[in-house]
Amino acid sequence: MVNTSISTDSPSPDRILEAARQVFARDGFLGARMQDIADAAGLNKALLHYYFKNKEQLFERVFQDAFREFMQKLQLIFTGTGSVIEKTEAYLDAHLDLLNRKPDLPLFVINEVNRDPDAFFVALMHNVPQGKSPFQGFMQQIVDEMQEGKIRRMDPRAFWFNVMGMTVFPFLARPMLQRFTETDDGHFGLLMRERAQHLKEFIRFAIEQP
Amino acid sequence: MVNTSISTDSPSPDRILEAARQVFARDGFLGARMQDIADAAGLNKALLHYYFKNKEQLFERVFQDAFREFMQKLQLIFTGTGSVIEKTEAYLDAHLDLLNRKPDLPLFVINEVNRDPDAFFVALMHNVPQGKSPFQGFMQQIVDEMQEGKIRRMDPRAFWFNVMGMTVFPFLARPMLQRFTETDDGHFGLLMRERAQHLKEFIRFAIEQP
DNA sequence: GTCTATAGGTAGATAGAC
DNA sequence: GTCTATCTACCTATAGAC
Repeated sequence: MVNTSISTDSPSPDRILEAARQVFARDGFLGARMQDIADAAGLNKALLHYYFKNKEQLFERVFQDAFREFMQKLQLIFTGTGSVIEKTEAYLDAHLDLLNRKPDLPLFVINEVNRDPDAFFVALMHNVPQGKSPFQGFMQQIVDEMQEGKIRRMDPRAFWFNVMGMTVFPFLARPMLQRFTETDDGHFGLLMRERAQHLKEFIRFAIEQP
Repeated sequence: MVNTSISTDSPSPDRILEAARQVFARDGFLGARMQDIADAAGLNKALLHYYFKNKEQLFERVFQDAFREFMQKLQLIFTGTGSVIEKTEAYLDAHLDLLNRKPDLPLFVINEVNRDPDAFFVALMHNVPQGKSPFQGFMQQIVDEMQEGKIRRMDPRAFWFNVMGMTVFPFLARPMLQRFTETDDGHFGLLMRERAQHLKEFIRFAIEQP
């Protein structure tokens, strides 16, 4: 019989981080209680504070761990070779795969970034130590390809807002969108798994120079 | 000399609602303190509880008031006449105008909907008493125009997720997007004011049958 | 390292005078 | 209607035994 809950034989710090990830993602920073995290990790509050000085520090650690996977993928895609459309499609595959595996991550990240933008900035720099953000190169590449006539002219930032918005928003607004469109959980999940393919076509038509 | 803060001669319930709107939008439901709302409204906690039984009830009232303007506009646009592209463009103008006037509303709404989806559903029904959601008709119209060959074939829900995501997401992820693209407040505001025009073109290319 | 017990502080809600 | 003072509950964090 495999234990499907948080493994009881893993070291305490790991058990705590996994439990904290779940509770913070579900309840947010303010809504999460150290007691709940302790219960989920199978230990008590005092031991939580033994491993992590306070709630804030535990949260920052959980947030950075959660954000790292995303940033590393972005780094890899945007610093690689390929056209704007190829990189955009690689981003769609990578991010939507991550989102479908961890659908509660976006709300978690958005709230933390708005709660403490400076702490987010530190996390960002921590995960992308190189001086220049990988986005800057990508933005320049978009401008270049527009001048070459490969894609339609538009503000590169507006284009990126579009791509990221279409990718992430359904995971943020899921309950509202399901009510609006009368879509049950099963169909919504299907739509999200088909979403990378749909967005590739949608974006290609929107930006490709005929 | 005009008093630019919350008018001190307006009735107390109105002063409270306006103060609560600001504090809830800034701090969220859990982060907001009744003391802060009382201070902002220029009265004390006891009087808050005199007018509104508890924090939850005050919040629900504020949320419904905030959501009503949005739903009424949607109702008007989607039940009117016009093609899918015309209705989409009317939506972009209306929603982006609202978002630019109240940029902190989306995070507020998204969090409330995720915090208590059922309460949101009640608010939705309260603001759109008619049995059928205005979206249902619009979704059907999209399918019809696709069959007529006026616009490209795609899942109508996916299309709507795209439109709404591109519209709302920048206001949810503003601090993150500004860091990513190294855009200061002034330029970001400009991008948002130009956004309706940009999205009209982007979406037209994405869906219009050549 | 792990626990029980508790200190300390905060915030929602109420009692009761005016 | 409006206020001051207070109750009550909860939650983070720590003290201290084992």
